[in-house]
Amino acid sequence: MSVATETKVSLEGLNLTASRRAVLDIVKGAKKPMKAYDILSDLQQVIPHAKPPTVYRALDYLVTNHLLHRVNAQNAFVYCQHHEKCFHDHPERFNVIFTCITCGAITEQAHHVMSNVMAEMTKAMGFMSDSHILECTGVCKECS
Amino acid sequence: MSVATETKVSLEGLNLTASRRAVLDIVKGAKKPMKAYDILSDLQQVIPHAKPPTVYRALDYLVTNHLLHRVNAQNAFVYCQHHEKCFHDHPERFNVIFTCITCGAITEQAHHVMSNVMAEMTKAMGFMSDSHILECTGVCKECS
DNA sequence: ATAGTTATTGTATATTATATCACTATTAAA
DNA sequence: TTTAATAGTGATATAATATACAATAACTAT
Ligand SMILES: [Zn+2]
Ligand SMILES: [Zn+2]
Ligand SMILES: [Zn+2]
Ligand SMILES: [Zn+2]
Repeated sequence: MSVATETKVSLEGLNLTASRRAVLDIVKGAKKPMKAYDILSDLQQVIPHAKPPTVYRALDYLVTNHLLHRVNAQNAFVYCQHHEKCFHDHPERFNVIFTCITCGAITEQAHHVMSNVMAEMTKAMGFMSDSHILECTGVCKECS
Repeated sequence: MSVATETKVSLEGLNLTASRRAVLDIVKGAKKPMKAYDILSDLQQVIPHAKPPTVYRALDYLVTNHLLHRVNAQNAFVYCQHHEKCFHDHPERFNVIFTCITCGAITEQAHHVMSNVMAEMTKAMGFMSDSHILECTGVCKECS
């Protein structure tokens, strides 16, 4: 069940302008989290007049629409590794993004129990969550 | 064994210099997450020649020694609401920081089940966690 | 067509964080 | 005592990240 091959569902109902599409392709094509100004450099190969706001506006749109995740711990952006599952099958699911502080590798894990635990906590607090991404830094298997 | 468990957290053994102590007091005394340059403004009331590196150095030290948490989603810092409990009673415990996007209120919750779930996940992945703080944004009870 | 609205773009600037180097204090050998 | 290593500080400059605000374009409803 490769996510990468199933692009049709992800793109339904989205207004992917040229800038947004280009930024999405850049981040999706990268194998590491991409920083805004790295994206800008790549984007300027395609859209020479692109400026920082061009990138940030596209990123805002793509994150809001769940095609990308922002990795706060790194000020970076990654393509959602399971966009359909996260938001179609289990809207309340929590994802956890693991970042290796040694090699920078990113792994996105969706976890049912975690989702339930977070649902319990937020319910008990009366807190309406709008962010389903939790971040964990450490050292990955390969680097330890 | 995670990195955090190897870290002794107590006020003993800390080298709280004037700058570090002042920054700690500023963040501890604030009722909201404090940003670096807000801290700088306050710090300059006490140490007029303080500059950005003064603040960032103190923050690095205080975060490393678990007296403060960095809230990545806001580029801000909060006093650890229970640093002894976090690292003495339950070294593997995961804390969750909830941030209200409306009023900015911060709540730090430690949760045993969450801790176990994360321990399972990281064990399965062979991932050595060094950050036990997960962030969740949304709207708090009062604001909803 | 035209006024009102929303969406997008352009320019400039604001905010956040680090690099560097010189200096001081403290401690640990030599 | 001298020397060397470690840790912290002060000051300047600049890098890296992000947004404010004004202008224009596109779209909608009379
Ligand atoms: Zn995802
Ligand atoms: Zn790694
Ligand atoms: Zn804490
Ligand atoms: Zn609130």
